[in-house]
Amino acid sequence: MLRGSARCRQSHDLAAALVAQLFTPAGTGLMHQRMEAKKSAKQVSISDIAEALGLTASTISRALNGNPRISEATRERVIEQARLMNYNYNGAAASLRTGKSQILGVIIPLINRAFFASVISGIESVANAGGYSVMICQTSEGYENEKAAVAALMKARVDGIAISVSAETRRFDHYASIRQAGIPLILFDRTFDEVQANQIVIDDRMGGRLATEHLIEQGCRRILHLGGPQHMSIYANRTQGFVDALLGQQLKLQPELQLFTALNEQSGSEAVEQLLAKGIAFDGLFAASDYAAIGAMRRLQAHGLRVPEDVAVIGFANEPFTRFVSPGLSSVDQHSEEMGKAVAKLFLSLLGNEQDAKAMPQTKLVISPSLIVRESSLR
Amino acid sequence: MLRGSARCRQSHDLAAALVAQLFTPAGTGLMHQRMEAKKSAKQVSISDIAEALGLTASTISRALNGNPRISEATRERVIEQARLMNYNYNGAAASLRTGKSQILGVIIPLINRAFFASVISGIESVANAGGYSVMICQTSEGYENEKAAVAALMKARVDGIAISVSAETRRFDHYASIRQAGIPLILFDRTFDEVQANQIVIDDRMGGRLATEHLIEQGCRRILHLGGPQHMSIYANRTQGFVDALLGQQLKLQPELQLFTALNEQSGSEAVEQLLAKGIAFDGLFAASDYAAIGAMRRLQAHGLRVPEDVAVIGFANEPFTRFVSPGLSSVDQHSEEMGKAVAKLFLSLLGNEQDAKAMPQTKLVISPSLIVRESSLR
DNA sequence: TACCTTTGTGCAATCGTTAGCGCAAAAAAG
DNA sequence: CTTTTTTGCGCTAACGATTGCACAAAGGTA
Repeated sequence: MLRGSARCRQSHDLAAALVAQLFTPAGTGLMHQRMEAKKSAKQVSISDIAEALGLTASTISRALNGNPRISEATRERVIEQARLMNYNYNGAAASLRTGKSQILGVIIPLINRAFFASVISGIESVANAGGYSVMICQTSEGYENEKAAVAALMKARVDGIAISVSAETRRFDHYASIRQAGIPLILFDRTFDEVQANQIVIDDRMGGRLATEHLIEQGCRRILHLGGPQHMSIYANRTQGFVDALLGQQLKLQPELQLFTALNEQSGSEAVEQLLAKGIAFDGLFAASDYAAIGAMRRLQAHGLRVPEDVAVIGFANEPFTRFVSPGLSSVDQHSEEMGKAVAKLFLSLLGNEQDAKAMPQTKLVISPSLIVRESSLR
Repeated sequence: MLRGSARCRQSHDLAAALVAQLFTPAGTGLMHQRMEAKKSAKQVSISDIAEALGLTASTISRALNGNPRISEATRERVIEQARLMNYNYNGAAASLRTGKSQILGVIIPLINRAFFASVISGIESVANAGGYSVMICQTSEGYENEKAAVAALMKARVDGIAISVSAETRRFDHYASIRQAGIPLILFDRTFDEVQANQIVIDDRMGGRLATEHLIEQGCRRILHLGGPQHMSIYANRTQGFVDALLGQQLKLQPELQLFTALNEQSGSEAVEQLLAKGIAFDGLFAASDYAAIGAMRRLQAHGLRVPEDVAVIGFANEPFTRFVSPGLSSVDQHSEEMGKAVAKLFLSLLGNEQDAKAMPQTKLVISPSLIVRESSLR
């Protein structure tokens, strides 16, 4: 924590990666004027504006909030004075008074994953347009972190909370305080039906089916499925879609061709290695994650197998890298940005008609995924 | 939006549409209980706890905050009662009273870019550990959005603001309110020396030099440089590093081998096309962005040129996809997660000793990048 | 016994904004 | 020229937590 040294020479943390320099102020303009306040820079309040204008705080408040009972002349004077005095609205005070913070809380496993980053991007854009700010917490897939995140958001008095459940989370009593406070709760992507909350998900089952049917159309008859932890509905559903497709095409389900792993690059690679070692053949591969798919594909190629000629491969999530690899990796797009927008829109509508919100039944919004065919599965 | 095929129904309708993962954890009971409050679920306050215990609010406050003047016996009673009543700390009230919100504000161009997502991840992890929450605003590279973002964070009364400047931003008076409020301001990655603020950047010039020197070592003598908008210091510095390396190795600077573009995939591709059409030859390529590099590399390959044999290619940023493409794309890693952690640590130290903060000189922390050599440049 | 410390808690003001109610002055209606 | 309505603004009491100051009770010292 940059302890002690004003020169920031703390080599024990970032080691040689950090070089400390002294910043030499240069340039011109507003940013360089000396601050006049000698003590703590106190922010101006509406009372300060009121005093300057010979009015009262309530008038200032109403003027700034567009209350029609304030004359246009007064409103303009107020707005001008506020600008002059560099007034900043104090959200904390308003939040205390009104009980609304104009903040949405979002809890995600990892911000550092393309899918979640896109969802947040979508949430943020719509929320901002609606006058809301967004507070982010990441759980790193940990249950305790998720509990802490809920607490942090409750403390900030957010007006709504969206959660994509951490992989580690199996019980949900930490959501109780959210409901108890009467705050809208939306689960997205990683949801659980046992939690009484609005849900926004993609149709993972459909995605699994589309991907598998596509492989079958390409002539695959022995398709390997790399699935994820089955306690998570997204992975269970993708697997179910795989099963649907096989059965729908009168193909037999081969137990040895279904593997459930952590779905990262390494596990995809290892799964392929394992099967090849056992002499189990397959001519298609559907992985419930692009990372597992790329790991598998690279290992297949390392064994001299051609993709897609010998094995057609398709992943899931349409990660950015899928279009850059060669052969281009087919995948299933989750419309992540759209999902984020849908989350924020649902919030706005829930917050818009609060009276109905209680009466309104829990909503489940299902977004259809899209099949993205690239070279890895096209033959 | 939601691509037409999205459907919205209530959960019971969808029971058939989705696989019901029947999961019966211990905690489900709580979530399903009916809310007792008929009107608005009012949150319990410390006064409520005080009343229940026959104490006063000040005692509750002190007990919960670990004030040593409260007896252990009382403190335990208070904590237990708070748990019983499902008390939630009201950050807004405390913020109003103390002037501190325990929130850090972060403004970035695009959350949806691996680099920024990683930085945020780093900020978030360190900030959380220090008891701070993080509020995110993205500007989408827009100046007006950046102004709005600053206003939103000021309104939320964040305790500090970190900004990576939008590409569109050329003037900085919207930062004045931050300084005026006495809030720590940190610029990271995309900084401008005209702004009087702490800075955390990587040594882009060194990165450019390392990349170029590596190409020279590999035998390249005519190196094409795809640079970015030169008004942004990060791109100007990478270009400067390129120049440094050439001059350092007694190579001549060829004006026709320096192109400045938007640095996306398409512009990389077009740049290569343009040069090949003009018959300008080159045996190495340093792009200031991985996206431009991959676009260029694919176009080279489309023309039958081999990478790295005919043209050695290196990018910048070490985007996740660089290790998945083939040939693996060499790049320059920016230690994005570390940068985020450094930002948060600097905040914590600035907020820790507030009295010094004013006296403390602005600091500039420079993180050294690392050269990541993969197949695209190794021959 | 009288006085001085601790120790543990209460009192009351305060932060900035909001909103119900009140009340003049101006405008409209009679 | 009254009476009613409208318009425009002020007064005041919250919202929930914090904190300097006061103070009683318990214990210690002279």
